[in-house]
Amino acid sequence: MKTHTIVIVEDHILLSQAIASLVDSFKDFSVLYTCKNGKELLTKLKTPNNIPDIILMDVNMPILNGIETTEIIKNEYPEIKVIALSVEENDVTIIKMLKAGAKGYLLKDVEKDILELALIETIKNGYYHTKDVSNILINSLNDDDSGKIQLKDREIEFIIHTCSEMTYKEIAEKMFLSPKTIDGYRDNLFQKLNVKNRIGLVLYAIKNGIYKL
Amino acid sequence: MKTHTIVIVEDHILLSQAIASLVDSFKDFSVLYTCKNGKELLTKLKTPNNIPDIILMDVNMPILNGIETTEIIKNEYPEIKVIALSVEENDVTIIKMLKAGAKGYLLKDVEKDILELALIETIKNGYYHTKDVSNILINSLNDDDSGKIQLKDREIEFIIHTCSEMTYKEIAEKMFLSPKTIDGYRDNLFQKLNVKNRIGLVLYAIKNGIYKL
DNA sequence: AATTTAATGGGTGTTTTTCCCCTTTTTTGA
DNA sequence: TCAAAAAAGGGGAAAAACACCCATTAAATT
Repeated sequence: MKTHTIVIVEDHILLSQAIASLVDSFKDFSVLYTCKNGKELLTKLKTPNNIPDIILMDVNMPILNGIETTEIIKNEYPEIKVIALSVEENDVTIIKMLKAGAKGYLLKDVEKDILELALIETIKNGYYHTKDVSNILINSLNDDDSGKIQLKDREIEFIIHTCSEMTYKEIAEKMFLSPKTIDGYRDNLFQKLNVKNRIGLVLYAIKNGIYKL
Repeated sequence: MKTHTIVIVEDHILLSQAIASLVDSFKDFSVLYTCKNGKELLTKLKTPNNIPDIILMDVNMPILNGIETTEIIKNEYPEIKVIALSVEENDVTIIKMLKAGAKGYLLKDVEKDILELALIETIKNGYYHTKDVSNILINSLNDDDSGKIQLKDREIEFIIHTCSEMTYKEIAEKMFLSPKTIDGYRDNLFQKLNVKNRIGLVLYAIKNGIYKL
């Protein structure tokens, strides 16, 4: 049986190397190389013979994150299968990643045997999902506010400023809008996101990666 | 040369196993066993022949976190050397961990060679520190609000409620205190933590693990 | 061309938050 | 045990946040 090649994209070097060591210990898989972020990966892929069978991709990375990178891979290298690897159990993130074209989504607290199984199944069937992730997906489909909340750029900008300990007056100045418009943004978002006050906005923003700590 | 034994304490199983695979590939080290949290570790340590030379300890874990666990290890098994392993670059966390008795603090984005070096040096000298962490420590010593911020239980309770989208009136009722006392808590904390408003409290709480999303 | 929808902003009021200065009670430590 | 410090509570006022109303304009739909 031939050996399949894996590329690992993960910004924490130690984890990257640790997972590489693990993958290399699997019977039919070997690590081709590792990258620290999406940008580095795209550069490497341009070189011939650098195309792996599977990419293990972290979701949260600087420079070019897993979602954006996967999107690009799907379009430019559709034959490569991407498996997301993340601590994020967040519904929205998982859905985004799968929409972007990931063939699987592994939470970082799975066993190594599951990782090996995921690699094997992905080679064989083209995809693999754990029960955990499947359940999250099913729940989120029944859930009102999972996929469909779509914030506008201007609203996101407003939220980020709110998270930065600014008053609405200050935000209005920064965004070149009347305080009254900001009032409207706030009222709107409170309703749309179902929160009670600014704190709720901040929590939402952090949970959904809109505002980074 | 004899082989030194390592125990890994890390809640994300895959990472735990991946790091184990890495450590086992080092010349003079082998993994004795792995644990998912501090509680599990303390149970295992009670069995004879389960005492490792070094414990690689994650800082953020459920049940019994790295700081508390390290504190206990220091008192009960002072001969075991604990090296903290974390993504947290947060000054306060690092200082807490070192105060608790950790002999080293590795950020999760170090190279595997550094991990091996840290293990070797810790066996040889009893401690190891990367330049990164040393710099953070030096900076934090010159910094006013690094190590000395010590929140009282009641203050932490107040902050958690603030993070829960409650008004101060509601918090006062919940904590059986006068709204005016809550006023005092707030004023105090704003000054102590150097924030401008409730949002600042929320950010501080999330950054420092006081409030979990 | 007519209608809807989205973005902007105004008016007016209530509630909450924030700030500053103060007293009383309880706890702590020397 | 006595003084100091910390915790709890208070008054009053200004600022900010929140709620709900509605008007205008521009853009998108139909």
